[in-house]
Amino acid sequence: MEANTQPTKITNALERLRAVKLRPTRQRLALARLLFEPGDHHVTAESLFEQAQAKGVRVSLATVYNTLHQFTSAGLLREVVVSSACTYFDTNITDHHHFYLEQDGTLTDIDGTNVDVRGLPASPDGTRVARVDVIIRLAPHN
Amino acid sequence: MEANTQPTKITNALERLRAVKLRPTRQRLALARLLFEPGDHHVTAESLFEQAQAKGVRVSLATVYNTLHQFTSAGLLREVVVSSACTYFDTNITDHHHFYLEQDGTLTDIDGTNVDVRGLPASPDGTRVARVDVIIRLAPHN
DNA sequence: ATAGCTGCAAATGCTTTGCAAGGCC
DNA sequence: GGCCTTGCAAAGCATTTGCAGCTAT
Repeated sequence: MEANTQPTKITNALERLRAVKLRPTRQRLALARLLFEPGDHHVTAESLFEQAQAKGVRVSLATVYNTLHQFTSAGLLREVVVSSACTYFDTNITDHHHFYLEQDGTLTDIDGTNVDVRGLPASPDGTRVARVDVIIRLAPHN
Repeated sequence: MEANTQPTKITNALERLRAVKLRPTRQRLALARLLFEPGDHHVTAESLFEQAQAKGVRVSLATVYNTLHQFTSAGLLREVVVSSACTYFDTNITDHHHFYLEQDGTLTDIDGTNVDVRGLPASPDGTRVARVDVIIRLAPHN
């Protein structure tokens, strides 16, 4: 889950925001801390909103949505599409895949360095591969 | 609500419905024809509804939604989750993957027989792999 | 000062549901 | 006839947006 070849790992929420030129407002800073300080994890707008409330951070749900998308556009987060029910965001932006336990909507990262997808045809004309998503959908054992 | 594993390919809409014990109503038959007669393709509730209207089939959007889900539960269709914007259904229920052109929301099948995903870790305890979805997200150019 | 943010509430868009009327066996 | 289906409209949900007021620089 950790790459030792990272040039400048930015752990500080403030620096992250500056690095992507987003004004470090109180709300963004608080959300950035909730997102990036605990290490890799997955959130939904709702779950992050609840986390914020639990920590006494005053922020509206609309701002959480907007912030998640701004962070995603800025490359700080990655959107994971696994369910039409709601949108997940992943603080792990390295090349990796996911286990998805449909039962309870739980996501688990699968490091991408050892995963190899073979036998794919070439991309259609006029297109290039933007990303390869592998989702292992899990069900309870037998 | 149990998937049927059909040994012989059923092309007739009526037989398909009977095979999965869904009462062959006018609406279901019409939708089944639109879905299964043209060969493998992808639809959304909206697109199928429009197709039905274009062919003069009287059916409500609610029934299209319900029917798509009934067909999916019955194993006649497969749901493809690629975008949180809307739900796609695939008439190809064999093992395969997808190209997804985000630009215009177009899905293209990738036959699964030649595709091999290697290096995946074992499923977490208490779970089994229900399905492996590979989605190649395409962007324009190159 | 001012461009950019935030909060609220209303709006949106896809999807589901309740219930009365209609259709299949 | 009885039960399953359908249609419509209303409800539901996650998400987005308009806009007045606030804030970082």
